[in-house]
Amino acid sequence: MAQQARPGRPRHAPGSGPATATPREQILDAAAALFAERGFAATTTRLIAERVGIRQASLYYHFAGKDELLIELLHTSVRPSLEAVRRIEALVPDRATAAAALYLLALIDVETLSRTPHNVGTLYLLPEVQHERYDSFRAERQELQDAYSRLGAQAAWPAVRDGTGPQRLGELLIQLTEVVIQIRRSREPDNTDAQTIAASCLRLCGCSQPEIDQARSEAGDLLART
Amino acid sequence: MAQQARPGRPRHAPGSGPATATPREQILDAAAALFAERGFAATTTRLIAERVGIRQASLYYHFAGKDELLIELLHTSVRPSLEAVRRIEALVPDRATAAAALYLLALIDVETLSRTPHNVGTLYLLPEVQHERYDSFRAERQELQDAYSRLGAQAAWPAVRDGTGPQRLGELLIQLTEVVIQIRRSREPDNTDAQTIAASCLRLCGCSQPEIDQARSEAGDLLART
DNA sequence: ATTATCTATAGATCTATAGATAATGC
DNA sequence: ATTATCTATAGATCTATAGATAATGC
Repeated sequence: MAQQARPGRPRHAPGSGPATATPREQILDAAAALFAERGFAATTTRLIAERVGIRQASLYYHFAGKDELLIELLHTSVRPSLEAVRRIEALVPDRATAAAALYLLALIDVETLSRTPHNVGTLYLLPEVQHERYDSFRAERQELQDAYSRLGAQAAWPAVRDGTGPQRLGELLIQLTEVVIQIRRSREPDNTDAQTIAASCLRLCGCSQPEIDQARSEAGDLLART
Repeated sequence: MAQQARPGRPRHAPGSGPATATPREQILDAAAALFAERGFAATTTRLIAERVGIRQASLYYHFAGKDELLIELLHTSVRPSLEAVRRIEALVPDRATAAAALYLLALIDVETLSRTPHNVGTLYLLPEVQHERYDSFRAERQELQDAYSRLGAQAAWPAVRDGTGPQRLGELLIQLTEVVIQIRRSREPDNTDAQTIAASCLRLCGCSQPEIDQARSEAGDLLART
């Protein structure tokens, strides 16, 4: 109910709850919501501060500027999927289980994107992110796309793999999983969405329904082993 | 070489060419490039004017404000695909040719997006477009997505259609074609991209390779009939 | 003493309007 | 007279810095 007894001058508008999160986290959360809703340039530091309940200038005690907020948010939005892909690829060297691995990657990726606060996955769509200032984020995302390429190329029927090409296949697969970002703009993804999207990834690779069913069940085993 | 003899005070920085486009078109083109590159809020009216070669205030002779520029650009970015879908659906009432119709729609949509100046398709990804001010554009895009739903549901194997559901299928298909927007951010789409993406749409519906090959050839016939 | 906030503000924008001006066209 | 531009500017921001202040913690 009352505020934590923490050092520092009190805020002019103290929050009602016990303020569990650190100020940094509160600021990042407010910025995420606003960036996703109105974009980067249209979100003023004043707006972020208001939502947190502090004065505009107080942001600069925690962050050097708006850019730093976006950079940090972008990284938190890919990092979980990137860690998942590393775990999965470590487990799956053989072609036999590539379909299951791709299914699992898509599943985890979609579920991660479904659960991010404020649909933070939208942030990589911001035009500002094309700027070289955000190169390191784009490199991480490229790493994820490359994993889709590799797993896709292994899981795909040869005719599909050769017709589509590994790079394009990776582009298509990551694009497919990111449909959940668009879905969240109009409705809450339910628990069938992730399954459907993961299955669609395999279908795109040319897998038949029985192969997809098998991959889904193998993906469960794989998940247990990570 | 010299400017057209047109009424009005001369520009302070007259273009070099014969200025074939109208001032409105020149402004829209500059705005499209800047909105796609830096986003809406980060693009100032001064920047647009500079690119055109006029003073910032002169924009307001042609447009009431920035909003109006974006609205007009958004409409020109869906309208061609929407017109294509109306022509295609008028031709294709029967289930037999649904796969070919879907292939053709995807093909036309991808090629349209490939050729828009300055990758204007990116504009619908701008966060600002979620605002109700742009409702009428979003309604047009929804119309296009509904067409993907209908054709997808007709073209898909029953197991896929029932497992995925027509709405989600539409979301997935339109998302898949829009991969070309992302591709254009890193490379120039070549003429195999459209074919590959259209084929991927059918694969997503569960079509086999022979069915896809047939749909491609039928799509050529359909196109001739529009 | 340290920490986290606050107030105040400089300097740099940005949008949109008002009114002047330099062409063409009748 | 009409058209398409220009110059000038009001009014409203917005970011980031400087320096003060009100807590806790030793």
